Amino acid sequence: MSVRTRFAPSPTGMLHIGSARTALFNYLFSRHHRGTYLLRIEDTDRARNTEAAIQAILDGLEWLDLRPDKPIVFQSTREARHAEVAQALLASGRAYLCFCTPAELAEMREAALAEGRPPRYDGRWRNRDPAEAPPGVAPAIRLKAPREGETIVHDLVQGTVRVANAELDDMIILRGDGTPTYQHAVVVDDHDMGITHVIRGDDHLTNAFRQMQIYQAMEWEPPRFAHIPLIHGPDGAKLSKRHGAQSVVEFREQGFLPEALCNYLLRLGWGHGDAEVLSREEAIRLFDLDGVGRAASRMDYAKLTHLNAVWIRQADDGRLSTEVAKRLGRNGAPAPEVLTRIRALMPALKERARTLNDLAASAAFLAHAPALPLEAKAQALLTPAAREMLQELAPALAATDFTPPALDASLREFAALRGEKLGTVAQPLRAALTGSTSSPPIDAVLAVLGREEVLARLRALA
RNA sequence: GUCCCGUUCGUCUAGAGGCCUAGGACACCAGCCUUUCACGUUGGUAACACGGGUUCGAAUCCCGUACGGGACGCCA
Repeated sequence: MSVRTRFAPSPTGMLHIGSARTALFNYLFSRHHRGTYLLRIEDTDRARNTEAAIQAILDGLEWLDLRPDKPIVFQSTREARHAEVAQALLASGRAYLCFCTPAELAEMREAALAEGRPPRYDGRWRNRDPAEAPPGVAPAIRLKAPREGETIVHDLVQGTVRVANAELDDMIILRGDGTPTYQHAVVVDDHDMGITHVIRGDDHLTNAFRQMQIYQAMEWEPPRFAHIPLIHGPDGAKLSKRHGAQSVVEFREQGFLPEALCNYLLRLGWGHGDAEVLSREEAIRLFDLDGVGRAASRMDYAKLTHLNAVWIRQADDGRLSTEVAKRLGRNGAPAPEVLTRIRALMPALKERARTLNDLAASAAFLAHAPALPLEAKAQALLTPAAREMLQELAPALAATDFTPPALDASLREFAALRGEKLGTVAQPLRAALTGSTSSPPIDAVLAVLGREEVLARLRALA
């Protein structure tokens, strides 16, 4: 049977970084085995689901290039089927009606906790005649779970995990209002969709036991499970706002490339020898569940940033220029000649950037009119003497061919004539032209700016 | 509280009983390169949680302890 995986987020917020990794693993696993990767939106909790959240998930997956192979399945559209299966279980005696009220259940839970017992349903309606039902209570359907023995999950990541059935209670599969609970809907959908491998966060590990019981009650063959460890913040605690970005759109806004994020997420909790920088193709070729670790891993923004720099250096110059223009163009699109300059200097610019935002900042000087803002360090470099020197340099530059080699030669000659080191000339010049003390090589900057612009900027300084 | 899972440099990991004097990557430190900043490059600091077994031999297998995480809803 060919592999079929699914990513099944509930649309209650943004696409979280942990969810993104789950999607990635599902995608990679299915691709590696030449299978199919599906998306199911678990939107059965109407009160919490929003259209915006669904869109956010879709946008995030789109950006990460993790689009499903087939149309999206919305769980909410399958409620009739969920109810049908629950009724079948009821009819076959594998489930029963429970007339407990929410208040009654809450009481049961509190009492158990107070006595130090685990909070579980006591099975009071398991063998009770529905004829004894109190009036006005819409019954829920509970699975008649086995009381003895144990339930075993052969997890592809966690290994064989077993739990005594006495630890599990009779879970509700269909609510009093006829809607399915999560555990039930997941099982029915995964079965109907022909899912062969359920890859998800290990916060679902204990759910696997409950779900296994439903598979057994329906006599369905369960899928293989793979519970991957969670991602924690740098301090080992659950990832939260104070740790920084957690939704994929935030990473996008901070100037990360999707391939860098995917690369980082892949290496978080998975390893293959010394492989660090992996393209999508390589990831598909190498990825398998046996390389997934069992321990939670911590988010390391520094390493993500490093990987982003690596991917920026490898990225297409045209694409990067477009991203930079987008960022520089917040107050109107950059002029055509500015775009040309950005594109021309991109090979040198991308060598120095760690994020697209860095890249845009480092290209900003290309867009400014002659009088550009000076950083403090640049300001300090432009002493009266330096300014004077630049005015003397101007005629020399004016007479130079504006190609990097010629400019380089010209600068060296100018410096030599004055008995100065090249840096003594280049640094003030850089400050004057870029407003900064760091930039691509000065000859490249000069060539890209062009004679006219260079002279204009030097004049503006006089 | 109960059940389940985990623990190799600060972080991500390699490691399937001898290849381990524990490897790589990020970060950090020092040097080189250099017109700046980066890139690159050379070197360095840094880990098998602890305690018992098993074995000729254990980071690797077993048990316990500690610490961390997860799950215990008519949420998903």
